[in-house]
Amino acid sequence: MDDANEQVLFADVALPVPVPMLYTYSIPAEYRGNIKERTRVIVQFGKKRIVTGIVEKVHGNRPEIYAAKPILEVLDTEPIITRMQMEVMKWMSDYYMCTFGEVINAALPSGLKLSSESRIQLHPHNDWNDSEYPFDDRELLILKALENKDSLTYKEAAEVIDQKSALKFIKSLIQKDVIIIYEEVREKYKPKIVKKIRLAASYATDEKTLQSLFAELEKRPKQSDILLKYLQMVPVYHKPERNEVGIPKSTINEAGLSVSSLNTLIKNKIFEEFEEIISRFEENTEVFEASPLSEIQEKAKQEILDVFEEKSTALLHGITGSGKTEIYISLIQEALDNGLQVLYLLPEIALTAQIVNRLKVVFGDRMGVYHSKFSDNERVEVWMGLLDGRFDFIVGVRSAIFLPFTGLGLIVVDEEHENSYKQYEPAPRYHARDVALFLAHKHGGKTILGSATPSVESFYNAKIGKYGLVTISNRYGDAQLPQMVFADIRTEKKRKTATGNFSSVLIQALGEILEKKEQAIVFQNRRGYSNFITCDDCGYTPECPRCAVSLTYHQYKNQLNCHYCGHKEPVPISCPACGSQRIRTVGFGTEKIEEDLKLIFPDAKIQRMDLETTRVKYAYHNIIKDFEDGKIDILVGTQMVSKGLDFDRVSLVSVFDIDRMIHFPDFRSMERTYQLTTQVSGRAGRKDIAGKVIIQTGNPEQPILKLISQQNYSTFFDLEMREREKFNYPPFSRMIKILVRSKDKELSKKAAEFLGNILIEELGTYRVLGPHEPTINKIRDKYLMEIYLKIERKYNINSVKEKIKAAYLEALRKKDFTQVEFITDVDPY
DNA sequence: AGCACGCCGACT
DNA sequence: GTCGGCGTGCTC
Repeated sequence: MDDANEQVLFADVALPVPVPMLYTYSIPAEYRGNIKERTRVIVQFGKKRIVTGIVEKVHGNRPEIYAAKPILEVLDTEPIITRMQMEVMKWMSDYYMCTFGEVINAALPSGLKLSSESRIQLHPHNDWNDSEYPFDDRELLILKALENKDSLTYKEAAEVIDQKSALKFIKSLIQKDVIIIYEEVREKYKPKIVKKIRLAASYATDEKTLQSLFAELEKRPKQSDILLKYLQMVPVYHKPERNEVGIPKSTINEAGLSVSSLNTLIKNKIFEEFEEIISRFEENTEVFEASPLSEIQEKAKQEILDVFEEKSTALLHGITGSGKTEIYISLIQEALDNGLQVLYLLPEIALTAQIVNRLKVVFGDRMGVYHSKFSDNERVEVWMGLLDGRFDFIVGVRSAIFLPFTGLGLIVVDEEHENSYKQYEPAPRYHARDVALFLAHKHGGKTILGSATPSVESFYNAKIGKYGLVTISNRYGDAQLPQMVFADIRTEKKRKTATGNFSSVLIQALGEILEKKEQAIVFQNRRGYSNFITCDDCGYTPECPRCAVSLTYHQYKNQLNCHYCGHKEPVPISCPACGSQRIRTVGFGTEKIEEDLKLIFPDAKIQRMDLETTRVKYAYHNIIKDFEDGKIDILVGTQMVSKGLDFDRVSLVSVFDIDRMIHFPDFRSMERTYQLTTQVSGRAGRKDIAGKVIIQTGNPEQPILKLISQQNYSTFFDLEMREREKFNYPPFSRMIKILVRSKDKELSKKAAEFLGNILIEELGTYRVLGPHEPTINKIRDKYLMEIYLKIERKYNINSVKEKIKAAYLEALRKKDFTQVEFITDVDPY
């Protein structure tokens, strides 16, 4: 049966599903020779699902134990994924212990994916009326529906024939070649088209005809106005070639000229109308030169280049406001000039208009922006733009590491210590900084990690010489460091000098700011701040029905929310437990701080900035703008206010409650506290204004506070390293977190115990922490248990991963544990 | 992850 | 007698 022609018949396809292997599909004759590796295909997976997969390998080995299903559609003629990307994604699935499909799922913007929402349409070339095949009633119903409606989703097709699933008929119709799977992808990726006008070629080339044209239009003033306007915008006399480009048709309307007159001109073939595909990103033809570097910046840049002579990674440790961005710009420029691609990674929250605009001004249209808040079209456009060479510089968040780079010369990881680089849910649970290092290595490129407060891991790597360390210690423009004050809130409360949770020190300082017409930022860490409500009589506090947390009180909606699963419920009027009306709010969130401040300073303009107030598109931008414009006196906010924003008139910053941060039960809590307070403090005092930082604490004697007030990273680092070494925490070890999850609390415990015992036996007690029940032990109705593994550096981490996998298999072999999920988080944050 | 197959309780 | 609950096992 197999003849020589059938040598290439099969494709191994990676599917965006969490199954650990590739699946082999047959290549239908019509596609033979047309299916390339790393292109997308549509296949049936299981009985019902139609998914987009990536062809990983084309070969001629017919599978022996099963019949391969055919590939249904081919979406690309050329690979949309590079060979390098495949390798990086494979590395990711190994390193982060997830399936290749999960990596693909995270990598492809959904505009490049296709799911059961897929649509079908009539075959554009084969008319079903001429088909040689017979159709049954239901097939006919679908075909007729398609004649009326252009395209149908699978669901709609099922409704048409009044069945649960139409797949059987769709499949048959596809086989009969009368319908095709509608390429939703191409539909989704609609280029933006603009209608333009230009003079008809005969008028544009010749000055004389143009003169006679004016004469001709003399009696039609509206038309000659249009012509005049056009000539004003396009100097056809001097630059006839400019006529080719034309002007957008909309400019005529915008200039208050008659559109119908223009249409007449078009009808009379004096003007012609045409369409042009424009980039979704604003055209920015003006390209500015980067501002020259200061002596200090120039020196730092040279040091980075020196590091790159022998190492591939440089850690740029420059305090806030030391002008790191200019150094990046200069190095990016050089890499681009050498014909290399550049990736600039930013943490999610810092992707403000400020930095993107600054880069856009310098790099213009060659720069693509990749951000989760952007629409799918825009993300697909960046992906494709990178493949076809339209972009060679990408600014983006975490997921930008998945883009199809072909020759990366430089990666900048700005604010390298930021934990938003780590993806926690869902898999792949990757750290973009670490993937960036691997990515750069693969491309033979260089990486700059930049931060004012480097992560302990990165600084350690610099200390042991793995990275080169470059330090800038002067603040750009010689701005002064702020003065730091610790306000003892506990003593103030005892002596009754505090107003609620505001120390007299803070209130007085805020009063002075308002008087001097300066600005202040009040920072309250989001973590664990939650406002909740409680009954004064019985102490009842509403909890989430699905998670083991109290519900957060949101005044503006008069609602109780769960931060873990999104559950919402109205605020009860009386206590659900005892019926009492005496319900009050507890806790200090940004909302409460804002409200209290408004009572204390009724005339001040106070604005809150947190997840709630910035959820709407551009809200973030608007608040920042208002603050810059002086329309806000006091900005109350979460972490958001601490990142990369430079305001000239801010002279006071307050950390409202540092103790919560310090006592967060996590080995990184000191590091985080140090980083956050340093970042926040950096907002205080620029140029000529000397800043002040007020930190409210219940215990001003805590050692970490001394370190913070010294603002000396090395001292902090040395001390923190001693702590880490004592308990064998990273960077002395690698950590792997195992989360055990199931609907049954006891089952979770038993499974975790079982797994823990295997791991203890395999790795030794001192490498296994737990199993523990986490503080929040239930999320979305599933009970959690966790096990941490601490593996010293010299131990073979791959063997550990194998042992973990083996332990999972052993656990899953037990009947009781089949309903239990095991989640692995490598290098948890 | 889905989705179907399969085996046990409350209903026309 | 059936509809439907969700346990479990497979998907080329």
